[in-house]
Amino acid sequence: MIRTMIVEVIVDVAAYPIDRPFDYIVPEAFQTTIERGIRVKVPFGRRKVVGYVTNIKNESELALSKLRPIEELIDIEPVLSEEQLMLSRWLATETLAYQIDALQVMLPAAMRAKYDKFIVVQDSEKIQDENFQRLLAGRKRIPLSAINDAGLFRILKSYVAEEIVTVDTAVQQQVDVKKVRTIHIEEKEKLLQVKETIQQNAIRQIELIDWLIEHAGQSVQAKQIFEATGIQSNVLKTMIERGAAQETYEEVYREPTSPELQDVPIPEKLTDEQDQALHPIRQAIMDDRHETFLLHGITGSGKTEVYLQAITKVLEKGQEAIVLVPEISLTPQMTARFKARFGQLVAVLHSALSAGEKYDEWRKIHRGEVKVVVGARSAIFAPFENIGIIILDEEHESTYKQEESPRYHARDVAIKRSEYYKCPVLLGSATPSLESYARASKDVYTLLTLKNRAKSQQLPEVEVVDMRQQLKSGNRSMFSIPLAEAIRERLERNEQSVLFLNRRGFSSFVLCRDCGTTVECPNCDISLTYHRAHELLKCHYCGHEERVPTVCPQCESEHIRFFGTGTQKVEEEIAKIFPDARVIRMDVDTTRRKGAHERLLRQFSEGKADILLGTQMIAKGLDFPNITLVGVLAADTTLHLADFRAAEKTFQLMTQVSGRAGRHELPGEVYIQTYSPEHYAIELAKEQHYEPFYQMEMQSRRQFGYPPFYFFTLIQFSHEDVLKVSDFANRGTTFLRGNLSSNTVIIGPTAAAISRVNNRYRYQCLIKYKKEPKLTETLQQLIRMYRTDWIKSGLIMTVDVDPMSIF
DNA sequence: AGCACGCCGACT
DNA sequence: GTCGGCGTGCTC
Repeated sequence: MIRTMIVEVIVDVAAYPIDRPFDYIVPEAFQTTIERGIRVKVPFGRRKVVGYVTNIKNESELALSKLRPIEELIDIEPVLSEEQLMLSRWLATETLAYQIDALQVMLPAAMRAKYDKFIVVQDSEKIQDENFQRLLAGRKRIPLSAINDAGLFRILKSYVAEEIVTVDTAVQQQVDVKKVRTIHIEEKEKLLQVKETIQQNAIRQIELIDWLIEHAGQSVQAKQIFEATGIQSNVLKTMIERGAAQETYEEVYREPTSPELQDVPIPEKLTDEQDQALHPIRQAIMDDRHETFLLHGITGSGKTEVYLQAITKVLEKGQEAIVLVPEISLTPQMTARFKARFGQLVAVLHSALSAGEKYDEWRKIHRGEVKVVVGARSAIFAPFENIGIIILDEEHESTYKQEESPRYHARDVAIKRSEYYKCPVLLGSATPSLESYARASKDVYTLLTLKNRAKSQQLPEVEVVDMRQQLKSGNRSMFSIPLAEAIRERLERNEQSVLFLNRRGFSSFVLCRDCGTTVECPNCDISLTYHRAHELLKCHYCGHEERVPTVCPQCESEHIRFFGTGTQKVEEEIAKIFPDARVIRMDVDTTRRKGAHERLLRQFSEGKADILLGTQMIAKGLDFPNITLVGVLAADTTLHLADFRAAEKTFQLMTQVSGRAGRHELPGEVYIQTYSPEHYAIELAKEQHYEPFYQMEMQSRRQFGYPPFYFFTLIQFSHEDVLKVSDFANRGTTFLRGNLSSNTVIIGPTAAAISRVNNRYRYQCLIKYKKEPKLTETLQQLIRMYRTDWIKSGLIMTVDVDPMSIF
């Protein structure tokens, strides 16, 4: 029976009026194959685009004559499951993103379509222009870009007008399945027959047939034959033509080479505490019950082992597990441990993988060839269909929030997915985010606690050094006397030290000592950062670069010099004080290259350096037995940021960093240098006293009406024209004031902390609320005004629900 | 977002 | 008189 079959398709066009399903007719040929979650190629206006089938039905609100047919199925099987389709709808609503963005974020980047334009000659007899003819060289279809390059655009246009030539958009997959040429060798008998037909003087052919006879009946890669025999491809070709073998192209996975750090001994006996924490998690797994656990375990308390054993349980049940880590390349030791435990069942989604490699890992997951995924934020969308547990390690990390559309938090997605699969979520941290701990306190989450280090090592001895005292007693170096002394001791004892410099303090800027001018970015409202390696000043916001000035651009004084402390400068100072110390520096400059991170860490673990000097990136995951000293050079730099999470971040960082020392037999020592030693974030981090810190910080959050007492939504406006941006910010804020409930606090519009970036002026407006039922609806209206009207005048507006910072 | 249609200024 | 500027409107 023939029936009209209609599908709803979300097309790959991110624009406001397009952000809804479009109906298409399914040609009969596709009717048995088409499913929800399949990608299709459809005509859209005058072009062809990729779309996602989100629904199948047999009638449309539109007249049938208005519908156009689907042109092609891109997939045979759905690339998105029913659950993922639902998840994408939820994601789009929650984060106020386009549905297409919410769909695409679930797939590897390589699956995003690329569009190429071609010109197609309809009537080659009518092409009169010689240059055009020469370019075509008899072809009927060439890339449009070739026309542009040859400067024949005008002629093309006239041909298009006369319909001699048409323009065609082609949808392209960025990467294909990698295929390897495989040779299936015939049986010996057949090969001997073939050998008879070879002429005596065809030495190469005889050589090859003899090799093939030795490997009769096998299937080998062509590459292996070439390597083993040294013969050329054409000889093999002849042999195939003579019937000695058959060739096929077989699908293979690209083998990403993962860093092999030292193996971690397999099963570990749990401590009583770990066992107690594991118990309720296992119970939830066995009961098929959704429950969110917050595992609060001090550094070195063995959270990872709890994860591993929970996953073991999940695998026994025949289910799958997702493990999120903040930044995969920073935790090679952790991933190595998962690989050691679960071997081939683990897929690791590195940020360093190529697009093709990521695609291959995605396919392994999709096909069910692996059962455990370890990866950063986007791995939360891993295409499993029977999830048994989702784990977020270091759940407080801000990298779990995506800073572009869709602006989702992996924790929220984890909970949403686990509700669907009726499985537990495990949030682990030594320093939980206030939000999560508050939820645990209110029994929204189940709190599990590990108070002791797993190998019952002592927590490191932490000393807070008051740098004001150092300054008073005449020490103007960036190393306090106690820290310098401690480093000296380690060098003598052949133990290792880690020196940590907060990222924000990493910038060093240029200041004129006569007039006080700092050299600022011409496009942004921020000082330029000095980069020693290329003797350049760079802007970290827009990428502007310039030469270091020799005189002050304001007063032409020569007394212009660098201020602030960068890793490079620290490295130089170490070289001065400890000329024999071997230093490995890890920062954005030294780890830019692929694999550099792992290489530097390996060198350090092999004892090829005495001091590891680095930024933020060395704060987590480092676990080497010989580290007995950790130094924080300037703890204040994160503390005084104009951010409501500044204290929380500082506490977390200090605790994380301290946790790097003395994790094994040797006891550890930590020095925290600061100008504000009395600050509770620093005082309490010293003893890893999370609970008192939580209480103090909650008090201050309540007082100022910050999260978790209030929810935030941040609206940012930017425009080249300072007057226009303030005007739109005003209009937007007024609209919100008029439409949100009276209990909701709306702050702004105010100029952003960095009031200009890339020559665009920035304003913002902050919405604070406890309960705001009209929020989504009101924001949608605001976005509609922006996208249908304001956007035309060059305004950029972004809406961030639950922002990580309110800069 | 693209892409085409359509209505007014500076050039062959 | 035409080329081309970008305002407006639509895409199943």
